[in-house]
Amino acid sequence: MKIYDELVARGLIAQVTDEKEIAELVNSGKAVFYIGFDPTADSLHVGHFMALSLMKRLQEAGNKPIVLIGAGTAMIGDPSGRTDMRQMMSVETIQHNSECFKKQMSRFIDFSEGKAIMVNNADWLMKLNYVELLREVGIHFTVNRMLTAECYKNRMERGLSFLEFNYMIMQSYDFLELYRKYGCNMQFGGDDQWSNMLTGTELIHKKLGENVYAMTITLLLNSEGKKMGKTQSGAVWLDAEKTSPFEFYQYWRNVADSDVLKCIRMLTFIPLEEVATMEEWEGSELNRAKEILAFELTKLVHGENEAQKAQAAAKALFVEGSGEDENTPSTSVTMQEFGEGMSILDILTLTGLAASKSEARRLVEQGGITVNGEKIDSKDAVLEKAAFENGYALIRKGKKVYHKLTIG
RNA sequence: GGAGAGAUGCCCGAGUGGCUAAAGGGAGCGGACUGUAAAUCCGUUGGCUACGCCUACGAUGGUUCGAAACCAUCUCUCUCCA
Repeated sequence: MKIYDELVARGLIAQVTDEKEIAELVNSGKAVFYIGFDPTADSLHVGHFMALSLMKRLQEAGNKPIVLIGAGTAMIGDPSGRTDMRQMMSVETIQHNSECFKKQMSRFIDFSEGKAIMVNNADWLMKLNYVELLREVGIHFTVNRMLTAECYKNRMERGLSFLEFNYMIMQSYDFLELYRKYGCNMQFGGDDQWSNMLTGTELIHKKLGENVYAMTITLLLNSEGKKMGKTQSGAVWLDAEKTSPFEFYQYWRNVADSDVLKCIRMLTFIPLEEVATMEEWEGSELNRAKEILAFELTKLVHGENEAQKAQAAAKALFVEGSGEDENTPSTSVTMQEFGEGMSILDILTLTGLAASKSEARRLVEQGGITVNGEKIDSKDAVLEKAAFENGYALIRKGKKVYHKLTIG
């Protein structure tokens, strides 16, 4: 199967400017394409991962990727798909985030011997002269057309600052710049980037009379239509410090039945023939697919070793029910602190399992706390030294959260 | 610059003098069911040295026995006009 067909089969392609041309360029390994990443946080997330995977797939097919770090565009802030304005970021933050991005990216993309290049649009955007830019680029944009762009639609009601309005122009300029410098003939990005990418191709066409192309990646939505890769507490990060490999694994292990196969197709590199056999699975059989998804992704992001550990930890918790594992979070108290015994409420707040004593009390009252497999049924319960026979006491909150307490 | 509207708990949103730690919904948390899923059902959701106390309805000050609510000033947001 040719690479382009594979991308289609995996459901990765959302919109293209010229399918025939793009398919041909990509299949023959002649594409020089870029994807921009604005350093808006100190770690990449799942959305970035999809873009990087796409890069990897195309790179393996012989195409040349350009990673664009958007330190310059981050100074402005992309209004696409947002209902409110982004908070302005300081130059220092952007700098720091850019470094974090760079570090994480080398894990996915091979930058050796000209196989891929990384550039930073701050290098040219920051030097721009306002009047010159207006005359060179601004002349090719009509405000009427810009205002009809999809990405501004939901901002027309709440207000769109002039600062953000210019984001599109900056991104288009990037494309032009990369075309001139590196012969970049294609831009890929998230589907919310479509308008910004289109205007880039138009700018190049108007300015230089050359045809370049744009293609967007399908947004990963779950069956309820919500963006995946988000939890209540925020994004699922690729940085192990921000989202531990275990949490990362668990996130994918717990996707809804209706989303597993889609995720496998879109996010992993498992051959489509193999995926086809999984499509037969139904009901609880899908748990196997979820395990595969979780394992594969954790492996891609954190490495095989971490993936093994995460899987082992999950099995220990849910299959064997022991809950004990070397990766279980733990807290240690000193002999003095512990004294003759410690109340369960103090332990819960100390370990962070409960944010306050009131919450701890509630948890106990509702039967959500277990110590060493025994349910705590009184909020006055006190843990004594006998509970530490194995060297630690294993506290469980709810069904899935475990914590070890040691004295020492 | 002119006219008007608004700011309530994690979010949305009711409340216009005491019955309000503040309706309802969403989200979260715990429980039941289960497949570490979804759906559903039940409970719960400011804190504490806890039948009481403290802190809270943008900020500050005031009126009152008593304020989220009334008044004044301030800050911010939005809408319309220029």
